[in-house]
Amino acid sequence: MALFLSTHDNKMDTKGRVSVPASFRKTLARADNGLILYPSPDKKCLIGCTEERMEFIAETIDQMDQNSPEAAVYMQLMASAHPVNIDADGRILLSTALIEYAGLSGMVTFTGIGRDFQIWDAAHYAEYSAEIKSSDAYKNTQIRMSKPAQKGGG
Amino acid sequence: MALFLSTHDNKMDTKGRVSVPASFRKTLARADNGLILYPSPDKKCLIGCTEERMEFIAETIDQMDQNSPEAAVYMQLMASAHPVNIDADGRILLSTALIEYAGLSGMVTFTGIGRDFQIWDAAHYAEYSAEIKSSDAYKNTQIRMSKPAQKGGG
DNA sequence: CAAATTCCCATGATATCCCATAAGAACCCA
DNA sequence: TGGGTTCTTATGGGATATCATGGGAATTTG
Repeated sequence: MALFLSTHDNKMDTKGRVSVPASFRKTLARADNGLILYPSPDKKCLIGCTEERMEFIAETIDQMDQNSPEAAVYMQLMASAHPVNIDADGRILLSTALIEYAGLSGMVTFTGIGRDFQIWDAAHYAEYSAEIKSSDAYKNTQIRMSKPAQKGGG
Repeated sequence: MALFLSTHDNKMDTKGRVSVPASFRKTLARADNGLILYPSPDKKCLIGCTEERMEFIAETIDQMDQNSPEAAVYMQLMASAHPVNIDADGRILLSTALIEYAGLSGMVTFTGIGRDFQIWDAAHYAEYSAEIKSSDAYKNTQIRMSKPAQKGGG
């Protein structure tokens, strides 16, 4: 499975360690094994992605005007990215900066959203997902094999 | 990791020494171990990069019209570059010229932006990054592995 | 010789590794 | 289908290694 799917609740211990769900570890192993965490720019959670993705951003920056405001935004993203080690027991250590940003305490929710996954405080996530699930947009969701409208260049 | 990522605050001592974050040292080791610092042309900070990258800029100059204003700019960059030594404890010694340019005092922020990193006075950087993080452009950042619109193609 | 810089060592804090345990999931065989 | 066995996971705690930083000795430089 090359995608991050499903939702898992794991406990963060007093040292700030949490187990990465085994299925996510398998997904990472299929890529380059490198895991990056960064604060979501618009939600109170962390985003986990592969190193590959950071390489892509670096290339994007290379092709931009280095002094432009757009470049500054991407640079900020790199600056707030934390490469994290997965230890022999499958755990990561969350820095206090990341813990504070996402308001993590005790139980933590890992939620796979395809190419990336998110890390939430469990209580926070419960609220957030309940809200979305109750929306009309969610209830009307239909999956089609043809691509939606248009996003960028593709 | 071949990229400079994440942000670290380290203390500059009375001798002008600062520890280079361990992860940045590892990135440098992956290249040729050579570290170059130069004043950012447009921001009140220093830029750190690998010697490799300077070589790349030199090649860029080679391919330009040597008498063009653009070439002069790149040449100025080379002229203001300082190769710095990393000692056995992982520290560098900042010259007074560099310290003054970036207004460094006490705590210093190293911030990885991919191929390069920046060195800021910690207080200054806090302001700068807060500004960017509060921008709409940052909050709306979306990373797609497929290239957005045009930007260069490839 | 004076000032600056490099080298060396000590120390506390933090991160990493290693092992133990318990619960759950998958497996096997009757 | 049931019951027992083995693997895998998640989690706790302790030992070890790494890192940032302070201070002093030795060395260079002008």
